Amino acid sequence: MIGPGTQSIPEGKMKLLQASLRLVTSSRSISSLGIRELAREAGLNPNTFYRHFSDLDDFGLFVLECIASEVKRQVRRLRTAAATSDQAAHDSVYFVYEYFRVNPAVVMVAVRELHGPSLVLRQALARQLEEAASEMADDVTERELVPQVDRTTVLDIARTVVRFMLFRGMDYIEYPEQQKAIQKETERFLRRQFMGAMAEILSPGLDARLAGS
Amino acid sequence: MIGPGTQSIPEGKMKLLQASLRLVTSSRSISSLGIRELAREAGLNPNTFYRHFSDLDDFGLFVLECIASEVKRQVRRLRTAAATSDQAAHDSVYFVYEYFRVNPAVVMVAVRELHGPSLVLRQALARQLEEAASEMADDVTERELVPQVDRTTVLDIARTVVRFMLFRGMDYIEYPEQQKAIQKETERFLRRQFMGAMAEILSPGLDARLAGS
DNA sequence: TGTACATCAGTGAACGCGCGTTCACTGATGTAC
DNA sequence: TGTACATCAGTGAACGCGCGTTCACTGATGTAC
Repeated sequence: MIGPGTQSIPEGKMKLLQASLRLVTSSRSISSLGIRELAREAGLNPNTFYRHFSDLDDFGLFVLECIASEVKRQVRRLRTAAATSDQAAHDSVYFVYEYFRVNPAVVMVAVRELHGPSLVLRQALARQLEEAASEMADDVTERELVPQVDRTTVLDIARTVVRFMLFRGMDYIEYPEQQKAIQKETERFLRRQFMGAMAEILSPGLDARLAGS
Repeated sequence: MIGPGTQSIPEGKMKLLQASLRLVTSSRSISSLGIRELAREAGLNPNTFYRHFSDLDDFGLFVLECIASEVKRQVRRLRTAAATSDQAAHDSVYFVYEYFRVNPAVVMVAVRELHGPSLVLRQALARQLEEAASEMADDVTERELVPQVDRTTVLDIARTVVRFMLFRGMDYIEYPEQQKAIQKETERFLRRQFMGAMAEILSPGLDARLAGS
């Protein structure tokens, strides 16, 4: 269940959070929700909203924070004991997408808000994605999955991968019949990025061939 | 100027189209515009909207169509005479991003609507992106820029590249100081995808090294 | 332990406003005879 | 060439409704003395 960490929060605040996740799942962005709509979905008086938040941006930041802490908690559980980087890629991709499938609201909120109308929320989300990419890069570096590639390049690739999976995650949720295909595509994508980066280092000769000479 | 092709269209309809592009540029999605808001921006009576469109989805489809035809017209002009695929990548990336910079509304509409609340518009946009990817794949194949890689893989990569550039296009517009960096990043991304694909074919040995053995 | 008071999370009624949509109308342009 | 009529693209006024927000109130919980 998504929600803030340790401190106990009022019932109404919790209800508003959950109501927003339900509404966002059925195709809306947080910034486009109405306060009355939200309260209605939560079964509360519209006024209760103002007991906890000053406006929708304020509320949106709260939702993002809750989601981010949830995702981090889950990712800490990932740490697969993969023998090869191919295996690690396969496992991680599967894990993340399955998490998305079970918690569709997470993906929806992120995708919708990342380029949504609210500047504040866009920036908050950009920060969280950067953090996610950084953690992925740490993981790859620490486990020496692609030892030849330097940290900067790994981070560069991680950023791209995070975005890639976020957007493909939408399709993963929306078109269940494509799930296997999206997993495979993502693995290929990952492999190509890292192999491409290695190729840059190891075999400059490929360059000439790529140039079509 | 963006607008439909040959047939002449009523003044009011044109004004509504242009008004929507202005509004979308300042951070809204078409689906979230109001009919009165649109008419106001266009300097028209709210009622005029109904003379041309039945509802916002209808209007959105019109806007998408206009934009798509505009983009196609521009892309036909691209056809660079590049000596190498590296050069072709560099030129194309530059051309597309510069086009985005001059016509920010194109990117805004696409990015916002691709995961927006309207199913109809999402599907229309998905179709247009698929078409763009297909044309890019044709271009790469015909000019034999990466002759070793088969058509399916090229299309696979093209799809990813189209999306990548679309989203980075937003940042390209929003953060002018990052333009050079985004161009370079995109070129690296492109190269890595194609080099990765070639590496899969040419040097299966890389695989073992990637596995970290 | 009791009492007085403050704070907190909730309700319900009311406000003014902007929205989508409809109706009746206007003037310009195209067209049949 | 005129004339009658239809269509088209626009206007303006009016409707009812849901919205965000505010005010005054309530009951439960925490806290100082």
